Amino acid sequence: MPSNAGQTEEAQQLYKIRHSSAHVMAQAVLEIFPDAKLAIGPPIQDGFYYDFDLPRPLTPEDLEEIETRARNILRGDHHFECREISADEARSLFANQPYKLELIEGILASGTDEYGQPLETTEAPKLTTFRQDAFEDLCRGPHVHSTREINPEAFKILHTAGAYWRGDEHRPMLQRIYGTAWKTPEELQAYLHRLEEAKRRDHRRLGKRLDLFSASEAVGPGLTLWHPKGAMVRYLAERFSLEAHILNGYQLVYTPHIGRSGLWKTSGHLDFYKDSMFSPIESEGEEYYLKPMNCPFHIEIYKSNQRSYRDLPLRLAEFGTVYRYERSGVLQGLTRVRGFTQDDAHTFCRPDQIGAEILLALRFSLYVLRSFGLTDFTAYISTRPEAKAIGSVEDWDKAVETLRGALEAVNVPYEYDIGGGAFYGPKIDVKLRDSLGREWQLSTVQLDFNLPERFSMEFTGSDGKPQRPMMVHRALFGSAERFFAMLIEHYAGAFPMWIAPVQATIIPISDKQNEYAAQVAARLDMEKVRTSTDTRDERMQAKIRDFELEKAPYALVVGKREAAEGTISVRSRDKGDLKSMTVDAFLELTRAERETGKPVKLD
RNA sequence: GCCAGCGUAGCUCAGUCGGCAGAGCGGCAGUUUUGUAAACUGCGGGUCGGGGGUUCGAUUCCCUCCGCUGGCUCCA
Repeated sequence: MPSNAGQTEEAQQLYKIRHSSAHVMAQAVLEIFPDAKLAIGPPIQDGFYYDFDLPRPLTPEDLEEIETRARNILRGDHHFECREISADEARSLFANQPYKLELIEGILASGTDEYGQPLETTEAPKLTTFRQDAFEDLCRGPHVHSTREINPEAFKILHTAGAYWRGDEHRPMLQRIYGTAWKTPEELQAYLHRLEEAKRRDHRRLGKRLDLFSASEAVGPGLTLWHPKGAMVRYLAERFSLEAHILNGYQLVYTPHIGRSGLWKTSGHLDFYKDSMFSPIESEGEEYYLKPMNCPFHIEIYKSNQRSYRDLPLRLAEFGTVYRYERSGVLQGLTRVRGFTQDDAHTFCRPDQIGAEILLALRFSLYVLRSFGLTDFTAYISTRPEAKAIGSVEDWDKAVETLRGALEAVNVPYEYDIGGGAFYGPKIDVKLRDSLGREWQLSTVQLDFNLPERFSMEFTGSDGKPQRPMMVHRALFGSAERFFAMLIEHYAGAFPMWIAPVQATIIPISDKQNEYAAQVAARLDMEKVRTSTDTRDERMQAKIRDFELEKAPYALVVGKREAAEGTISVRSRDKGDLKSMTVDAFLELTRAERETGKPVKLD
């Protein structure tokens, strides 16, 4: 979202550079396509874009020409001149620009800015334009004083994309051109380098190269095949998490993948979520749906017995695989798929327990995530949506306050996402900033005012009267698939030892040491160290190179000397050659690394 | 779903302005018995994403479907 509220002067200047760059790019586009219809062109994180309605699709050659022309414009000393214009003048100035006309009417009528965002002030709307060289655009600013403030060598056109006018899929599809601009060429290079690095770490690329997972056209889009190495990482992560759950007051359950249509009718999914569900399966005149969520099943487990206030809280956990119909164009690697496994849990509790339960969910979540070496979290509290919401404003306010209190207690920085809650209740989302500074949505803790009602859930209170339990949904990894994608990219495929599929590659220098290598492997096997022995007829150098590319934490080289001395030559992925030592010394050296994923009970 | 681009060997990618389909790596076989990031030689390997059309002839041109990529919308 456009925001010129950059706190620092530095951020302000960058904002202006990008905003002005968008104008210059638009000027260049108009030079090539005089009939182009302009939409909007805001600065964004790391750059800017501008949306156009053009007579034909842009080609890569077009982009080169636009970039050349834009740089030429930047080289001139063109001043950005602001002027306020009357409604009539605006209408005539932009008579051939239907999108601008729509923006103008929007500004005049409802007090929105040129991006359709509500204006902060209650003043009478003003129409302003900014002009540089031969290009004048409806714009609130601010801009740089002159194009001289933008270094042409720190400016680059990136790529095109389709974008709906005003983000509305029922309105025209425009061509968006993305660009980026920085203060110095060095900063531009650093940014481009960051993009390269992200590409290098891309989980789809590493997933293939490290043989972790795949998708098959024959199986279907958005459906993941976990290969042995990927499955090992997942198994270790899940085993740790499950054991930690059990140690910390959760009870494990398993539930089916499909359920009768009546269940989804009761839950409300067929009313509110049907667009995201796969078509029903018909059998014996009965309709079944693949589950898009686990909650109704856990509720049915709750309801399978009478519950007393003494039984609560009841915390049911399941790594449940859910299926959601996603439009084909939105699928992406492991981060957006059609079948995924949630590390789901539902807590059913008394109203007086809700604060403690939220806190437990948060503390537990942070404990589990930190065990994976993840540290940089930000939480987002989503509040009552404007449109439709169940429950009174007072209930929501109280609940939001409970969430806030829990976040204060765990000392995680948080922000509010006003109106971002689901219709059934407020939530906390925990996002992680990874080693490249990118945000990943992981944990979510959600209150539910809706389902206990819909399923008529009850417990018997201390007064013997039926009462309604409160319900909390939460997931820590979010989805096993997305979490795995994040781990791959965060660690660039070099997993911490405790979840590395292969912890040590044993490298015999010649086949004369194969037998000794087998002895070393057997010894490590007893200690539950996951090894793989490279007995190929290759030189040691080749085996070391492949070991580095495979990113196992350790290589154990065994040659004539080691076989004679009963040692191994240890090479660390991170620290290089550690010289020879005994297997026992190696086990001692790596003990902490190997035992990171030992579940503990929180106090 | 929409816009744009892409789909050639297991992988990374050349190539064909319509005329017998290529490289490197990997694989296999042999030689080599190796000391911390790629030994040498040889050999296999392809409905050029699927289907249809135009053409004497299509991997190449056209249509259509599938999938992927970047976005938009939507989301764990």
